[in-house]
Amino acid sequence: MSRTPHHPTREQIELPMVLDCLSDPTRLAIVYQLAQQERVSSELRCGDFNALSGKSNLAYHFAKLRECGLMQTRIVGTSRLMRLRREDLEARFPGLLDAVIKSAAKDADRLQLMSECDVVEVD
Amino acid sequence: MSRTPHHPTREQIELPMVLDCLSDPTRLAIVYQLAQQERVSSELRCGDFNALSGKSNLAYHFAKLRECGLMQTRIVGTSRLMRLRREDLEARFPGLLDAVIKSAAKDADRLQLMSECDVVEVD
DNA sequence: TCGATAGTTCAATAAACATTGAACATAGGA
DNA sequence: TCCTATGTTCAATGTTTATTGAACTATCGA
Repeated sequence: MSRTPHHPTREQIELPMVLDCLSDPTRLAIVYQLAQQERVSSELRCGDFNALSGKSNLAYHFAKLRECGLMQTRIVGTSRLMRLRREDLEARFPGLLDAVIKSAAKDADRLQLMSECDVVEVD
Repeated sequence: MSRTPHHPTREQIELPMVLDCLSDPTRLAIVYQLAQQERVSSELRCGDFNALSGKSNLAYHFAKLRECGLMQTRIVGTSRLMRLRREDLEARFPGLLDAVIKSAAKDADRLQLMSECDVVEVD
């Protein structure tokens, strides 16, 4: 297990990879939830997404989201804290992330996004 | 060959399908070129994209773009005229298409988009 | 030091995808 | 009516993808 997962630099973020990442319902739900959380803490743990799929499948999607530059992972103890790379994405593709998140919000009932109460805040 | 290709209604357009369609470099180039063309005529023929790939492969991508609701095809003689479903997309996912096209324009050198002069206008 | 917790990695599987060429369908012009 | 131009459809191929469970690694607390 590498100490720090690999992340692309801002300039290495590619549009087709980002769109492909966002096109998967599970990953879109992850990104959406991270965006919702931004108002509160901007970071979530892997376990906060357990309602979406099994652990190993989530790890697969987390890796994809990291590799395409959508999110960043920080290791803290036995947990990994993840956040959206908002600034980098906004610099590379202005308005794109917001447009996707707003579109997802509009279709929240169609997409199997987690409900707000599925995310339990740790005190 | 069916007389009129199938197109989804506005409400049937789904976000993951649209993002998946746009994540393919060939399809992104098609959409980009259609967007560029909008200033002039808003419609292009299949043959105008021959520089991107072979005919049968293009037909495959055209079908995907139609099925996800990104573009509309109109049969005229032996040609098919295609245009972006801008209004429908704007109604379903406000700002999304523009954000993608602007992002593609920013990365025009990385993405193998066709140069303007590859598209030959018919008098 | 032992056990529990949090995630990742690996191998296997089935499904979806992009690409190719050949065959086909349709319409227009000589 | 035949030939050509324009695209689509079909079958075959190899690649990528998502998903699963089992094995593994690392950290924390008792």
